[in-house]
Amino acid sequence: MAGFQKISRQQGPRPGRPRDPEADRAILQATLKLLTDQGYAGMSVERVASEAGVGKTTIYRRYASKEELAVAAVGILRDDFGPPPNTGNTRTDIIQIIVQNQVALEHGPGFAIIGALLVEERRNPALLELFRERIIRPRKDEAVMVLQRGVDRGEIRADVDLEVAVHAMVGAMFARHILGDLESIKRIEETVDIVWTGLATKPRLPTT
Amino acid sequence: MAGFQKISRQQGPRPGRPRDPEADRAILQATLKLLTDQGYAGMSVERVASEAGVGKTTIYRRYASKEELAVAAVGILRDDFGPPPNTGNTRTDIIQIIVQNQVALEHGPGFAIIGALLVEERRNPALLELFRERIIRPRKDEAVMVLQRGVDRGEIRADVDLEVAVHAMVGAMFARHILGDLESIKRIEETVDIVWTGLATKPRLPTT
Amino acid sequence: MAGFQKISRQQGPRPGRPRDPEADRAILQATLKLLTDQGYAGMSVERVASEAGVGKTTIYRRYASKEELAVAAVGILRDDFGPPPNTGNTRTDIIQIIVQNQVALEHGPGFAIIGALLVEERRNPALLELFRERIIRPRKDEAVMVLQRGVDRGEIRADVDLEVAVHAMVGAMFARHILGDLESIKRIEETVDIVWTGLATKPRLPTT
Amino acid sequence: MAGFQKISRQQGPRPGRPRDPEADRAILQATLKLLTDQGYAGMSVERVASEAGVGKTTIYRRYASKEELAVAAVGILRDDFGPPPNTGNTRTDIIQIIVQNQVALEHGPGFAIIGALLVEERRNPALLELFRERIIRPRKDEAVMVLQRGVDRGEIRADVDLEVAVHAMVGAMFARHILGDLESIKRIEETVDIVWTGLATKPRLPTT
DNA sequence: AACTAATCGAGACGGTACGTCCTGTCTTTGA
DNA sequence: TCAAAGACAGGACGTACCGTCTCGATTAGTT
Repeated sequence: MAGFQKISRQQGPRPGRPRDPEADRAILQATLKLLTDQGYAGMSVERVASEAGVGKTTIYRRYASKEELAVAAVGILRDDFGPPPNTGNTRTDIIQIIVQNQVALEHGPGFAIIGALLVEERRNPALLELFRERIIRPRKDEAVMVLQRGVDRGEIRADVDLEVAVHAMVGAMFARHILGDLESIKRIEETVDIVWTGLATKPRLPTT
Repeated sequence: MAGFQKISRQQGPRPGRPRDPEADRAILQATLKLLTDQGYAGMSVERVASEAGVGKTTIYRRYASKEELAVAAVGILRDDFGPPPNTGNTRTDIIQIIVQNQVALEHGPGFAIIGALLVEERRNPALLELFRERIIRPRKDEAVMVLQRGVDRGEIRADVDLEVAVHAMVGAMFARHILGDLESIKRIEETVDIVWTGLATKPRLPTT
Repeated sequence: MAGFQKISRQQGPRPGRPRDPEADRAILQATLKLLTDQGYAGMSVERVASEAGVGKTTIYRRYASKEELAVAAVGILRDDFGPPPNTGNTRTDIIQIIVQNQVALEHGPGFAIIGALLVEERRNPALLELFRERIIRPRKDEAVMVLQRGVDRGEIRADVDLEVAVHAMVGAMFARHILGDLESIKRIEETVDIVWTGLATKPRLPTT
Repeated sequence: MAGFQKISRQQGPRPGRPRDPEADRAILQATLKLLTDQGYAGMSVERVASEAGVGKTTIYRRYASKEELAVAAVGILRDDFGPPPNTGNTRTDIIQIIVQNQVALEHGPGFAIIGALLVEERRNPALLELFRERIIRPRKDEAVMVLQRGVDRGEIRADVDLEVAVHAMVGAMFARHILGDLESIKRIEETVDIVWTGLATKPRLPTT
């Protein structure tokens, strides 16, 4: 999985002509464009090559398959995100994170990529795993961390599984997409509020 | 969308040779088998035809595309479900529904199909819509109905959006699959309990 | 080697759509054109397909490889030849045959094809053998037959190996091509005359 | 055509690192091996490089193309030949030459190379010409020279074109290879005898 | 000893073609 | 009219070479 070697620490320059970083960039860019415009099924390695002004070899030298290429392309989206929000208000923070992710997913090839990975899951589970590691899990960790701050501040009970809470809040967004139900900031807030009640140390007031 | 005409309403026997119902069966069966064994990407209409001992034409006369075929195949799974549970205990009922769906999804081609539909979403949104209508929405409606019974019994507040509650509970399951996080009955119960607190008319007792 | 099935004797019409004879024709024609214009190395199956207005599959359904396609294409040249000459004069007949072959080889892809087959000989000897059977051997047999008539007429000795005589006469033509030596009718006649002396029943007069 | 500069006439040692003669050797050796084992089509510059433990650059610095490399590799075979035979008997000498060539061609990549050059003839005629100059023509000249000695001795008529005679004798060998007809010393002798009759000053005795 | 220049192995590059596979359509014969 | 068989156009896949290029490291002669 050459495309993903992270920090090749302390490994003197390998022999041979180094890879062209410009090609790296052009490939991922073209992939992302096609992915966004045409969806995963409509994107082809051949088109990516031609659009990026690059030989097919140059792509396959970096990524072993179309799937892997797509994953890598989505991977670069991550960097657009700033640091996790920290307004001092846990509820505000968690809403902001979810909205952020929702926006990224909805505008962009996010769902299409996830779809492709689910399709390939049986044949090539490593790809989905890779995507999790690189893209999804870091986000989840952010969300959990924000909730953890809530625990530290005494806003959130210490005896609940924060992961499960994140599953519910983030999953609601997935569910709405798959169900075709309307998504909106309001609904995200409603979702958070419902879950929040289950997390909060102070019971909400009984309905009058 | 030939595969889905359920009730050919009152249309005297059409001329010509009638369709072979055995073929219908064999096609869906073979599709389901390949879908389950190889995943969506590994299933091909050609293989289905040969496995079912049927001409490709016979498939395409019934389903307009590979996607539609897959959707129809998944559709037959639905019938395995009995009527929605009604134990008198809303919490028990909703847990049972979610577990039921979780099991069906995890041991079948469910996620692979959903993936394929997400992949195709941009080019062919009708398919995802079809799947929603036929498979997903009925289940959601069941869940909402169960919660509505809770409202009627006074267990659940009347001012919350029950759909949002369902999103959170069902979505958590999706989220765990996509995140690769462990799924279990225990976690499903935890999820329901957290959400339940947000729905219940009686506040939970403050932590001692 | 589907392209070469000869007489499928008495085999009731096979099921399924029959092969398009127009495609057969267009493929071989396009192949021959590219072969002649660009040589064997410059011809590509992809170009043949596009030039013939045909899918690549349609070609590969008939011929297992580029080589086989080329052989088949050259095969259709054979039909341009009329019956072997029979002027009553054996020497005239044999000259005519050789000239005929020389012309066909020199203005067509003949040498390029033979070259390709020699190149492939070690990996795929069947192809060269196929070419021999279909194209070369029939011609040799014609030449031998003409000489045999000479034997019958008493012009040619009965104790010489006529095949060897044909090798020498035809081979001289090959040799000149490979050596890059000038070829001409005059040289063909000289070749035949030299060999002829070795074949003739009547010794040539000693040089004065 | 760097590979063939024989005499770098009087050009004081060029600056820079001199070429490694060991590389020269290893390249041609590996080429010859692959050529013999796999045929021309099965040989690739990449494999030669790796087999010779040499960079591709090092090959392309010496030879401009795969074809040229192959030609050069075959060229080194030539040196295995001793001086042309001179037994005093012209017929014996010429047979020996032809047998020698036949053996060299049949065991070795000779025909495959000739094939490759015929394939490339239209696009790159210079290569075939190079091969003629370097490999084929010298041999033909040897054969003609041997026959010329026969003329000088009065064994062979002075009014025949000796080249044509060589074409016939050598060509018969080519013809047998291409036709797939059995080759043997006996047949070579028969060939020479037939041609010899056409060349000889003394007519052969009429058949009894 | 520093400089210049060509060589070396390694391997990336754009490009082209290969042969395979699949999709969705079309065209046969037979029921 | 439907069925089974299978041919059809089209297009993408991933592989293999070709001939070129760019690296850092040698290895000479020249200053």
